Amino acid sequence: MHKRMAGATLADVASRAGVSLKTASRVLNNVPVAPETAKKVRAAMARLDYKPNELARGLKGRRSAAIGMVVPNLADPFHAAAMQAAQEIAHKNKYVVIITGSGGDAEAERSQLESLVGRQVDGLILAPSDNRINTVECFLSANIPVVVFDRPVNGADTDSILVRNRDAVREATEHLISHGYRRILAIGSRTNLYTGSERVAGYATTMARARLKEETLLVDNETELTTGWIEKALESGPGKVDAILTLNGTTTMAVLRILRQLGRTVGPDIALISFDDFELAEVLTPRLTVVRQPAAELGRLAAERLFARILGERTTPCQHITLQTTFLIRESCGCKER
Amino acid sequence: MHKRMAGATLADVASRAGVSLKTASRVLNNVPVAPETAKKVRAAMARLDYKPNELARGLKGRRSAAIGMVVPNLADPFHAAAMQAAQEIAHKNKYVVIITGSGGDAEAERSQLESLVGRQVDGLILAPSDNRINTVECFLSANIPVVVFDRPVNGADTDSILVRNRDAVREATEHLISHGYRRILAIGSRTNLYTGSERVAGYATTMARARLKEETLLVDNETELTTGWIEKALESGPGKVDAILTLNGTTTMAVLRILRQLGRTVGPDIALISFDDFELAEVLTPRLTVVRQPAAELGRLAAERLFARILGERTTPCQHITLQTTFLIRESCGCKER
DNA sequence: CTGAAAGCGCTAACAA
DNA sequence: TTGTTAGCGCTTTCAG
Repeated sequence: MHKRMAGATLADVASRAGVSLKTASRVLNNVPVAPETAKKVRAAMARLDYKPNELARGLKGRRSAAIGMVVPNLADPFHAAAMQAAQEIAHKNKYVVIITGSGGDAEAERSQLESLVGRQVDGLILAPSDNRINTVECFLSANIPVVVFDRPVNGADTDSILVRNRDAVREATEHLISHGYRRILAIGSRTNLYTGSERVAGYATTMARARLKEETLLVDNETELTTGWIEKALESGPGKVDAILTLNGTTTMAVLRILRQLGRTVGPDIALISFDDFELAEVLTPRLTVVRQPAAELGRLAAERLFARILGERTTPCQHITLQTTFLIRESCGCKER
Repeated sequence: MHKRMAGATLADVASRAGVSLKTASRVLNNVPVAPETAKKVRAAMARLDYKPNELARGLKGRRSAAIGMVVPNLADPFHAAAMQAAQEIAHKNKYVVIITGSGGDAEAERSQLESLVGRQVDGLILAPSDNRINTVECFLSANIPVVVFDRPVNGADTDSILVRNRDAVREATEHLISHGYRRILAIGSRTNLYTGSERVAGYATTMARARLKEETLLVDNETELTTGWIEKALESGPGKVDAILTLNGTTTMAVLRILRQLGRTVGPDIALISFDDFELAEVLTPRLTVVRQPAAELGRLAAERLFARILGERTTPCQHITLQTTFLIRESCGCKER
């Protein structure tokens, strides 16, 4: 492999400034030093275009000034927003973020986490694909702080930042019921272990309390949401389905597309509420009523919590923060245009 | 700061296996070794739950098995898709990716790039916020491979993966003209230096060739796209504006929202073509005609190019790949529903 | 307040 | 094939 150009080292700086290595190191780390000396050292650094080698620093100091962030899919707007927010906090703390997308695969996730431990990351923000503890075990046993968001990890005592999935869906379901809809179909994916089951639970209990029959269409993978399936679900049983509650953004997309293919019109024809908001949601006709998750807020809080731990607070009991969602009533639920 | 649990080192493994450090190192690096010895070493590794310290490896080998990726905004769907794709390639090569969002700020970008050099990244994928060469100088002078995508860096000889912005906009403009529209307003942001100017150029030359008056509304920042501005632009001059061409995704969002506020209906009232596609674009009424960029493909190719360089091919002349966009004719341009 | 020396965990010359 | 000996660039005892 090609040999990389050398780049000045701290030793170069020291000799250039006529001081010892240690003194140069002090200056680099803002440790008190005679002002005169400091100036000389800084001058030398500038002249040599010195850039500290973070790898070497980390090796000795057993810290890498990097955190890991693992999410199922970088391209998903929810995770992307969380990443952007977390990254900003990290940057403020002079940390970088190593990001990996697990693709929702528990095995991939595990191997990525191990690789991050090997890179000596100082902390981890994780949106778990797998809710079993053994995925984060390598972090816990290495005593590296972990904050999970979106979903918890069973039995792992880590900080967590979640949203009130169940309450949010309850509210949406009640809203639909209050409009007089009786056959309300919930569509989602069961692969999202925790979030999926919480949302389904919110729907189911609300329907039960209203003595309405619960009808759910849960798929393992969004690609299973085909026109045929949806059509069959809509046509089935006595009477017709009044309303649909989609349990996550991807499902909303799929349902919207399929409904259009089927020639059904959201609004007059069938009501719809989506878990997850989109930028275009209020440009659709009718404007989409949604449950909005505070994605950026989740990322921000997760990062803040993590840095609180990294920067000293190692032993405090774990915090479990649950954020409110926002129920944005627009039109697709049956409410009329303002 | 809390002292982290030790974690087995290669030396531990070696003594546990009764071999020398170097032999253990050989096994770790898959260098030929007596099968018998290898087995013992591997057993020791497993027993001690050994995880190589990548920092130490990198320090010696002047490679970090990490690449940097810098984009303006992680939350932007275009960049998010590129990241996801690039990350997959990196992962295949057993590399991790350190991601930073520059926020479109040239100064932030510069400091982030320097920090990446200090972390000894083995390569960089960059969607430049700043088209001046000095942003990537620190990489070039350190002889670290760089691939830019979406926008080039002036005067820097790096591999680049771009799209045919100009041709794409020309095609869209011609399409609008062929529908008989005469007053076609182009809206975009001038801050996206290269992409912005290419797209405007594609529009302008096409309009000129058709002997039509070019009208552009270019803002520095999307927040400037207020209802008032758009309204004024639409009302101005003799006759009315027939069609709008939005020059990037953010602008499309803003324009769509504003149009709705103004009570104007895309389609019958005014035609619209968007540069950049959205998932919901074909659920809108009318379905949005768009220029789609191959975002994931850009990320994938950028990463592949980068690894080609990292893994040996250091001196080949730079490649400049330009990808085609896809013109998706739906309805908002005036074409009628199938 | 400063300097010399000893590593961090690993790889890479060289020997053996 | 294997082991020995140096470092990579930095931080950090421990003296001066």
